Amino acid sequence: MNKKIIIRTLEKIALYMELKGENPFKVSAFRKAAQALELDQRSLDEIDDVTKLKGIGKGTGDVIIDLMENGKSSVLEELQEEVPKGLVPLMKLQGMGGKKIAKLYKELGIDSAESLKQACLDHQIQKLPGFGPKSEDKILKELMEFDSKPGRHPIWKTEEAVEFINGVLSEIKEVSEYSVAGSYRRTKETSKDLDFIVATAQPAVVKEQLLAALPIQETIASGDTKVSVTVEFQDPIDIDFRLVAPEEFVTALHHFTGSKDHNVKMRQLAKSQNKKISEYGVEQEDGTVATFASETDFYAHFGLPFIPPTVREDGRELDLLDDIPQLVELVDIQGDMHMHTTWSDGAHSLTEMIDACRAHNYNYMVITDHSEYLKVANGLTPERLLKQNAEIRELNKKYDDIEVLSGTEMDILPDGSLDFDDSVLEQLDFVIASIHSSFQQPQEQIMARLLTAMKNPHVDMIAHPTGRIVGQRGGYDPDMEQLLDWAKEYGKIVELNASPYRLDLAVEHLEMAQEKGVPVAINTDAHAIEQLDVMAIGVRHAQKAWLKKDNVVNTWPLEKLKEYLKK
DNA sequence: GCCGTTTTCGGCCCGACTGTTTTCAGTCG
Repeated sequence: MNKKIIIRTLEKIALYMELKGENPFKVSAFRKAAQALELDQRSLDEIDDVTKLKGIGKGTGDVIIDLMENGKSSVLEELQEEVPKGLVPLMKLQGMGGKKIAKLYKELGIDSAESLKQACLDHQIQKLPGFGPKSEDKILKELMEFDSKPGRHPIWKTEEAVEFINGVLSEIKEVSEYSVAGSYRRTKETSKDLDFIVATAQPAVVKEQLLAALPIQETIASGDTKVSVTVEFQDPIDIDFRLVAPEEFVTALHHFTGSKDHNVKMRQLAKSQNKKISEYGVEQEDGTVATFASETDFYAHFGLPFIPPTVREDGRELDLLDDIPQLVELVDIQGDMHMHTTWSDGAHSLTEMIDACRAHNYNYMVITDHSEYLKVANGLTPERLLKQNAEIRELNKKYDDIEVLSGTEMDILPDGSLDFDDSVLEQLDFVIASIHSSFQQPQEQIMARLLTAMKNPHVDMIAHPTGRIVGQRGGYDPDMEQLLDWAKEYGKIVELNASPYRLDLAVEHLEMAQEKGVPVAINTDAHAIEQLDVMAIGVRHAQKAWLKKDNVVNTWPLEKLKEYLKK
C-alpha cells in the first residue's frame, strides 16, 4: 500500500466528517494523523507501529491498518454512503463550511451544487434558521461564478500585483511600515490570495486612500482592521489588508506570514512558556503584552533563532533549527551559470551581461546561448559557437574581478541525439543539456533522451529538468527518481532554474536531489540583465527544500567548481 | 480522535468579520 494513498484517505475521511458537521477536533485529528505520516521520512514498511507516531492513535491507526490489509477503508466507505458526493465541491464556496452544508442537506435535502442553486431560486434557504436573505444571495452569486474563478495564482502573475500595491502603500503618508505577508512572502510558487500588513496610527484614513487607489472589483469584508477585496489585475485576485498599530507590526507580520501550521507550533511553544501569541503581541504570564522591533527579536523572545519565512511551512522548521544556518542564502551565490545574449535570443550583448554580473559582485559567470536546433531562438551553429567562444576568451582577459566562462545550452533533440559533436563540446568550459521540444513524447522516450545527455562526458548540467511552467504546463514528466539516480551515477549537476515562470526543479524534487547527494546549481536563465535579479527568488525557492549551501555548486569558489567540472 | 510529571477527562491556537441574531455560531486565515 502506497503511503500517499493512506495520507489522501485520512484527509478524505476528515473532509467527509466535516461535511457531516462532526466535532471539529475530531476532524482535525484525522488531518493531524495524515500530516504525521507525511512528515515522517520513512516508508510504510520501515514504520513497524504507526500508533507510536505522535498524532496517530487507536482510531486513525485502525484506519491505516484497514487500508494496508484490505486496500480500502470501511470508515471512509460508510461515510461516503452517508454523505452525498455532490456536497464535496460545495466546501469551496466562500463562507460555506461543513456545519452549514450539513444543515442544508439535513433540512432541505440539498446534495449537489445543482439542488443548492434551485433551493436559492425557490428562496428556500432564507427560511432556514441561521440563514437569511443575504446568505441566499451570496450563495447564489458564488455558485454562478463557481467555474470562472481562478484557483491559485502563480508567482509570476502575483509579482506584478505585489509591486503595484507596494507602490500604492509607499505613497500613503499615514502608513509607517508595510509588507506583503502570507504565502507570497514564504515564496510559495502559487498563492490563493495576497496579504499585506500595514502599520498606521490612522487606520480609517489609510483604509479610505487604499480603497480609492485600487481597481476594486468587489469588497468581501471591510472592518476596522481587516479589509478584503477582489482586485482586477491580469486576473482578479483576492487581497487582504490588515491595518495595525505601529507597535503591533512585527507580531502581525509574523502571524499573517504563517503558515498556519507554523503558527500553531509557535503558539503551542508559547503556551508551554505560559505566554500567549496573537497578532497584537505576546501576552506574558502577568497579563502584560510584549511587542517587538523585528522578527528576530520575536523569535529570540522564545529562545529561537530567526526562522526565515521560506521554511515556515509544515512545523518541521522548529525541529530543524540546527539546519537553518546551513541554508543557502543569496549572499552565498558566487556566480550565475545559465544566461543568454544577443548571440541567440537574449536582449543584451556579451559585455552588457558581463557588466551586469559584475554589478552583482559575482566571481564568475557562464555564457550559455542556445544551440543550432532552436531556430526560433536564433541558436548558434558550431561555427558561431566557436567564434563566440574565442570572443569570450578574449573578453575575459579584460576583467580581473570576474571570470567569464564559455558555455552552451545545448538541445537534446527529439530523436535523442545531442545538438553538438564532442569535438565542439570539448572546447567549452561548461555544457548545459536541455529539452525544448517534443514534450508530449512518452516517458520512456523522454528518459532515453535524458540518458544520452547523462552519458556524454562533456555535459555538466541538465537545465530546467521537467520543462514545467508554474501554473500553466506540467512539462515533459520525467521519472525524477531515475533522473536523479543517473545524475548521481554520471556526476551531473541538476538545475534549479530561478525564473518565476519555471522554478524547475520543484521543491519536492530538490529535496530528493539533496537526499541522493546530487549537486544543484541555482541559475537565472536570464535573457536580459534585469532577469539576473530572479536569483533571489531561486535562492528562496531552494530554502523551501532546505537546500544547504554546500550542495549548491554556484556557492563554491571558482577553483572548487573547476575541479569538480574536470571530473 | 488524540493526548497527558499539573490532567485518563477536558482541553485541543487565536481573533476578526459576517449575518444572523438581541448574544452568538460559523467561517476564515
